[in-house]
Amino acid sequence: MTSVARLYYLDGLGQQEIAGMIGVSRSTVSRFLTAARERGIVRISVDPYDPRDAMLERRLGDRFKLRNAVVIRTLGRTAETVRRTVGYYASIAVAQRFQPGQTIGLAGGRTLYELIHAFAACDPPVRPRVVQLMGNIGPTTSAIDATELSRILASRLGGTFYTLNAPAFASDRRTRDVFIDHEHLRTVRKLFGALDMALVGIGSLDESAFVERDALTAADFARLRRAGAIGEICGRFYDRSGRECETDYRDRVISVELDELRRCQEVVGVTNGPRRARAVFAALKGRLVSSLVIDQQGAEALLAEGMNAG
Amino acid sequence: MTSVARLYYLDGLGQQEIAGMIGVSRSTVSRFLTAARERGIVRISVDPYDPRDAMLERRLGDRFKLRNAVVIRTLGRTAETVRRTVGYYASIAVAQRFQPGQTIGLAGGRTLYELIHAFAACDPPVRPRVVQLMGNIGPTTSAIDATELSRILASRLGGTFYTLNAPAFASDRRTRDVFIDHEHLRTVRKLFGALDMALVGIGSLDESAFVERDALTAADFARLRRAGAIGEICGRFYDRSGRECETDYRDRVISVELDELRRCQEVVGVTNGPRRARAVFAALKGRLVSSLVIDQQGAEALLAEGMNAG
DNA sequence: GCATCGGGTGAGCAAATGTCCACGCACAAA
DNA sequence: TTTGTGCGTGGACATTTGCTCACCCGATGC
Repeated sequence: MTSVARLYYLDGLGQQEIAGMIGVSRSTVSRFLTAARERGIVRISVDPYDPRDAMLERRLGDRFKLRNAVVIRTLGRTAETVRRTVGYYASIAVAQRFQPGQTIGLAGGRTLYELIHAFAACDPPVRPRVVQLMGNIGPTTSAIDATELSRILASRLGGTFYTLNAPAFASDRRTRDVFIDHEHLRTVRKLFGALDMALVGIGSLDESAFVERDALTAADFARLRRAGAIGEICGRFYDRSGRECETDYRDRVISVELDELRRCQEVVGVTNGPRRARAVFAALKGRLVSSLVIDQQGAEALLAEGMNAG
Repeated sequence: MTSVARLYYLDGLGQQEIAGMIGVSRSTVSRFLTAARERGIVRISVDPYDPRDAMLERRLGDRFKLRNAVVIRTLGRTAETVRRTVGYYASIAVAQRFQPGQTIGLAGGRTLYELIHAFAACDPPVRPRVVQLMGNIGPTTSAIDATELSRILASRLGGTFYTLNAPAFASDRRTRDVFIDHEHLRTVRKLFGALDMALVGIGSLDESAFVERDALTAADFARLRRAGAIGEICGRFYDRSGRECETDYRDRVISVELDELRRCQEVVGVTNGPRRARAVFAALKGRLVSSLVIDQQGAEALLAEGMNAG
């Protein structure tokens, strides 16, 4: 077996050639190689690479009094590739903070999608209660909706999934109340007050999944802007101080309340990209999130924002 | 680049996934990985494995007063796989003994075929004179004929190829003489006396490439057997003491003479398999070869033969 | 003696991989 | 500005590789 491994990895022969040399099928050679790697006969080492920028993490943590800051170095240039990289590496950092039996709230969003999908099945499983923090944005469930993400997270970690059987917005306040009074939702909303940790995305008004999916009417949008909205968490819009904007829209949302998040001991804001710096800054100012997962460029932009805004 | 290498080798991601994470094509990722291996960012180590059996080499060397003994451990069970393995590993040992500008004689045979084909192009090239030691067995040149092997060896080592433009046997002595008197052959035959090294196969009467390719008539075969032939080198048959068998056949062969081999300072016999033990033993006894390349089982059988024959 | 079970093996397939080629871009020279 | 040169990149192809399935062989139990 050692011989096979050397022929393959050091001499650069193909599996076919090796199979011919020792008189077995190529399949068997492939199996030998797998076994050799598992048994440590073959050792592959790569120069160390730290995907996290410790210095930026310290600066962010100090500047914004964060419980925990995770800054991921990114190689990609497009938003898509940055999200992937952040999700991949951040999942490791986030997974480390999970404790067995915790109640974890989870929102939706593209970056969270990447993060959740990068989770490997834990061993031993953490078995958390995973609570969906906001309703579905559209009638067609998308892979980045809180429902899907919560379901997957619970499944990966061997936990229980508490779904919020409702749309993210109702047409008016009355309808909203009917929804949230339903027994199912009451049960789940009770958990909103008992979260050990929450993972939420941070959206800006400019590039929001809500806008992209036509969840907001033009009128809603204009009103929110007039009310000073610059950021969004769990479908709730807030202004530059992190205060929720007072429009009628506020009473139609079905999701965790921002005050509930404020009371949660660890709310992890997951975001990326320099263009969301103002939204993130406001969320931090309003103590909406207590920890941050962000990409390098986003972190730099956020610190710059902090300089400008004092 | 380090990041890419870690994702691939340690995290086990596919090249496609990595490409998606950093926003380049899969081709580029493949190139990164190649570069990372070349630059030593990725290091692959495998437990040491010595394909040569040093103990058997020492025993063979002592018992038969060999200049050099190479015993290759083999995993395969069939003759074919044993030849491949012996050829592959022995090529390294043989290559180490080449000196620049040497004159090297080369016979044909299946094991030599594997050995020659395992040679990598040397750097710097040894540039030897490669002399074909025997004519072609059949009218159709086979890949294992001395012609082909010599041509390839010369090409790999950047040397000159001296071909023996003749069949391995003539129909009678007169014809043979006509052949070997040709100017081409005289030139090459002169080199037979000036060999620095010769690589020859050792065949047995039972399993000889000559018999398999119908080069010998049944009558020839019977006469040789009566004359005590048990082994063959370069188309010349010898008895249990390593003396060339005296049949008319002897005068029809076109190849290096056994006495010419005896005068060469290093004749490497390349063989494999336990069934040729008697032939090899006789060759050693008659000092036809001074070094040996053999597989482990063959070596053990040879030592056992030595016990029996004293 | 015969049937059944488990470990190991090879054929075949789908996916992953390496490599060639052509294109585009940047930089230098005319 | 245009032309030429060279590097880096992505697309496409052929090959290589991992994996599933069915099979065979030996061992065990009835």
